[in-house]
Amino acid sequence: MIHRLSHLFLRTLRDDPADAEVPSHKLLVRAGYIRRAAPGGYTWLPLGWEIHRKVENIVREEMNAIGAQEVHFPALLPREPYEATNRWTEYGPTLFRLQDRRGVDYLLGPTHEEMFTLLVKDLYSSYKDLPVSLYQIQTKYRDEARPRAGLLRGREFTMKDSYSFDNDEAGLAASYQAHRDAYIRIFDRLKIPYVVVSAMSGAMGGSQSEEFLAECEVGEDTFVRCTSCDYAANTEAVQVRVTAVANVDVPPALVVDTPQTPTIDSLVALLNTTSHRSPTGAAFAAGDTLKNVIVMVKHPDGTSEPLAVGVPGDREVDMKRLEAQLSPSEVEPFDDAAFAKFPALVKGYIGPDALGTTRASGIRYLLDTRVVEGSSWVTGANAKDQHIINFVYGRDFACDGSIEAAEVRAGDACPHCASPMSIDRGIEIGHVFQLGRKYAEALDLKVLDHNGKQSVVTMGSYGIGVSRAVAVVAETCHDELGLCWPRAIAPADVHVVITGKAGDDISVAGEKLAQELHRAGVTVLLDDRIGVSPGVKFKDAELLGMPTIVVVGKGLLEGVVEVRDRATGERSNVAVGDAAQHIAHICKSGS
RNA sequence: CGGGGUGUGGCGCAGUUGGUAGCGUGCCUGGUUUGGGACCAGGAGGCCGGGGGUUCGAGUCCCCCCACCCCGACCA
Repeated sequence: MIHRLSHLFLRTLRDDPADAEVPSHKLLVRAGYIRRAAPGGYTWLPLGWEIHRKVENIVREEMNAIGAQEVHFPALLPREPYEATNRWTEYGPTLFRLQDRRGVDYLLGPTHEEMFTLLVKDLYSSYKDLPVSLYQIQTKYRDEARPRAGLLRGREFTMKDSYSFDNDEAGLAASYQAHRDAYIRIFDRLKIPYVVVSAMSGAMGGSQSEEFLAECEVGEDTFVRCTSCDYAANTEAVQVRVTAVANVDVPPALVVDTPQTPTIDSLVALLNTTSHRSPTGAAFAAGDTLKNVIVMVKHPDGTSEPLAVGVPGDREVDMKRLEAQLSPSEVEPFDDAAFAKFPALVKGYIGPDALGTTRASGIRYLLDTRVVEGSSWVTGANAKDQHIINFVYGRDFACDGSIEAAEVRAGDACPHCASPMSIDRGIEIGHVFQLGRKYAEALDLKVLDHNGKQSVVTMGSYGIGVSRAVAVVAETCHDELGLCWPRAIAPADVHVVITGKAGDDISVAGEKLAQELHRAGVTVLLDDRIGVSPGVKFKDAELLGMPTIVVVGKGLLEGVVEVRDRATGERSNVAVGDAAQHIAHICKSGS
């Protein structure tokens, strides 16, 4: 294949588009790969679509290699299946809903668990038919509140979603592992630097779940990673390592006057001016205080209820972590109007004695897992300007349960080996999880087992953001000059720049070389534009980012062409006669 | 949904106390150029985001919408 720049539907831009912030967005638009068409929707131009197709095909090859079979559903789906799993409600405003001319409800598929489940139910009915894995590469729709960063978070995007169907847990584990291994091969081939992290299963339900995160500053996910073992997890899913309490005799709880101390800092400062000390005899620190935060939990059915969460005073409540565990319910701030309805709550001095379903406020009270049985705290006394010290969890107060709510920080102990962990940002490019029987039960997907009895099928669900992967490659593989596509997905192997005029020796040699490369099975992007200065052609070649750039120009006088590696910048001169073979060799060897 | 910002030829921007719109780039024509976004000359291209108001007169002032970007909230 030879793409000719003289005819290619392409316009590169000299300046970054003003509405783009992240490098991938700026460069993909500047280099003429995509154009914005709608909020969160992009048009793929010829070279961009070529990349998209190549990513799709890598995904396809690896999915086929594990025996998964490709199907294709409509994006326009009926309401009923999503009603059966309650996702019509649970998905909330993110679901694109529409009606036909008769007023019947439809949706644009955000993901297709229900449809795949029903398809298997439609055709299969025996344990002998399983296992089976099916997938599709499909346009997905999500009414994002705020699409951002170009292709990274759109309202319409391409996703490969696959689903495994097994008779039992062992089968599911094997299907899960096969997908996980396939994903590793896919992202390796795409040359994306990634980390596999433990994840929450979120609104999808299910148990075992891991995310593939591309390490990237502009990522929206935060994950922790152990500095010595291989533990890595999304911060939402971190299981905090709980340390036992030192066995200290704690004096009886004592109410102390603490005027003008609505904040943790002011409280600690004031206490340390008194004769009171913590049970260990040390001065009080923020981490000795127990902060009780009230939030409003909004359920998918529209009802809401207050919830109190107790966390160590030196840490904030991480709303994302909290919400991940209350999913699909949502968490909202507890405003003054809500406070007014609970006279038992003294703002700034809320303490455990007022919290709990059987206490004065009647508000459910959960303690962060860092608050362990037997630990002693400074906390609110439910009266203005008063706190309680030496208040021991288990001895002096109780709660309705525990929850992971406090923020996770760099340096926190790894739950596996207790070494310090680091925190980084990443972009979710893949997600594998064991759904279990949630969807099969909701939609009644059963097969006859070898005893002739009905058995509910167990499922796995696996996704890769294809369009997002294109953006992630651009994000992780560019420099100040432009993009650098890995050979596996570059729109062409070689960008041949002809610096001469139409019909001169240089132009003729360039055309000849392009043809030879084409015959050798190398894909070529040929800059055969007439009257365009060499500088412009070089800039465009660097911006567009083919892995190899070949310059046919003044070197021809010495009988050579220049071969450049886009990523490393290495240049070498090659005799014209050997050029095609030499370049073909570079392309085939994958360098 | 809250906070901040921006809307002016394809793209990037300027536009003063209100006087009927300009620069760069890109595009077209002709010519000179050809190894790092060349030069000269001549062109085409604008409902100044939309609506209402004030005014003799609005890109500019006032009000209301809308869109986009960023932060937060949200997020297979």
